[in-house]
Amino acid sequence: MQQKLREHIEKIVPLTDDEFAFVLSHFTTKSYKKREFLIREGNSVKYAYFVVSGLLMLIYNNESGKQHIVSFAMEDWWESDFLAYHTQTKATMSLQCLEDTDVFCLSLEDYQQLCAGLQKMEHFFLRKANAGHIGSQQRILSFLTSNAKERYEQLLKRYPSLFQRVPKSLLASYLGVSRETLSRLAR
Amino acid sequence: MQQKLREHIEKIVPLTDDEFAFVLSHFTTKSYKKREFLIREGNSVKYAYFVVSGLLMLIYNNESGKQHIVSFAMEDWWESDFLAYHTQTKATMSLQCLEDTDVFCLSLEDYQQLCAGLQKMEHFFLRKANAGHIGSQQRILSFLTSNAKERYEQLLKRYPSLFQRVPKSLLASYLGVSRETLSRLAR
DNA sequence: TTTAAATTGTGATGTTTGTCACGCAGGGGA
DNA sequence: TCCCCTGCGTGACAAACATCACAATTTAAA
Repeated sequence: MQQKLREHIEKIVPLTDDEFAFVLSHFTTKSYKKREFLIREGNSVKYAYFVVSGLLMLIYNNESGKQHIVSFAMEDWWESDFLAYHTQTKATMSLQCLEDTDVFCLSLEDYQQLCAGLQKMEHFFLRKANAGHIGSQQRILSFLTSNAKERYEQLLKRYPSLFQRVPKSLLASYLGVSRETLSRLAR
Repeated sequence: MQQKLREHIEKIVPLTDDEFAFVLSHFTTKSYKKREFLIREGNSVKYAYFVVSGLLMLIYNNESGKQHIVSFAMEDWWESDFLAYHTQTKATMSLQCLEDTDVFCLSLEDYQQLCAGLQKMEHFFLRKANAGHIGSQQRILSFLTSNAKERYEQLLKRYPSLFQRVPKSLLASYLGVSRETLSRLAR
């Protein structure tokens, strides 16, 4: 499990054993069962999570109780309600397991100490944040340029494993269409 | 003009005069006229831009030549085709002036030297990148949860000045609806 | 000033997508 | 074993939105 985290970080910044020990001392680990919540809307957001194994979904519920999937988080992904995390406000989204999931947990305080204590890690998080920004912008682009069918095909192409692991109704929610429409598209 | 950049950075990290001189030495400045391009699709992306005054739009043109506005960049915003910038690949988007615009230009090399040479600046960019990621995610949420009229009203509320500065047809493109639909919504 | 181009509004019509309703199949718990 | 819940497909209809066409107005250029 530690090895997974180390390899993930070392894709961007190489670490000595001592440095990795320092990094590791800022994390805790936790296991969750399918359907458990890591973050609940309205609660405070203590951690950002690194997914070692399993699958999470980040959910936004609007006033009328309709559920929208903001993102899925698979192995090697970082996830949280980052707005609430960084600003220390109440969560507006929920983070829930779609499968049994193992994560590393990083509190905001530990995140800040890690960045301050080891510039390599600040650099690592900068690279991750840039990648996250670019990825979100690509998703915005797909909403601007593509209809439901095209978005569906792009998702299928990019993350084929999701179609084995996630109910179609949730994929529909991620794509921003009704489950009925998705069902008709997939022909 | 320098003062604008300094104040912008110091909202996040305070700088000594020497530090700011170091920062400044990595930037160049440039002025563009309305309708000029800072980045053209297909060309290399030399710089990320900090907008001192004026207004830019980031545009994606799909295969059939239809123009989609990915974002507007006003005073105090950073903008570029960040994917092409960070990966040193050809631009897939264009960056064009909607008004006469003054910018600071930062090459990738200078960006990296700045981050390596002054941890405060790496921290500054990390904060900016996180904010950018969160902002994009909010925009994704608006596509998932809101119809055209609601997105229009959210934009009006958040950036009222845009409605004086930008043709409605471009706002429509940013919102992902046709200009005719936007025209009918605005009643 | 005159002329051309860009911007905006609006009607008519077609397409896409959402909503409601129903049926069917499969799997896990009592 | 039985049953209920979840997931999935599909028909009928309504709502949202795109597209095409045209006119009026404003802006910018010659």
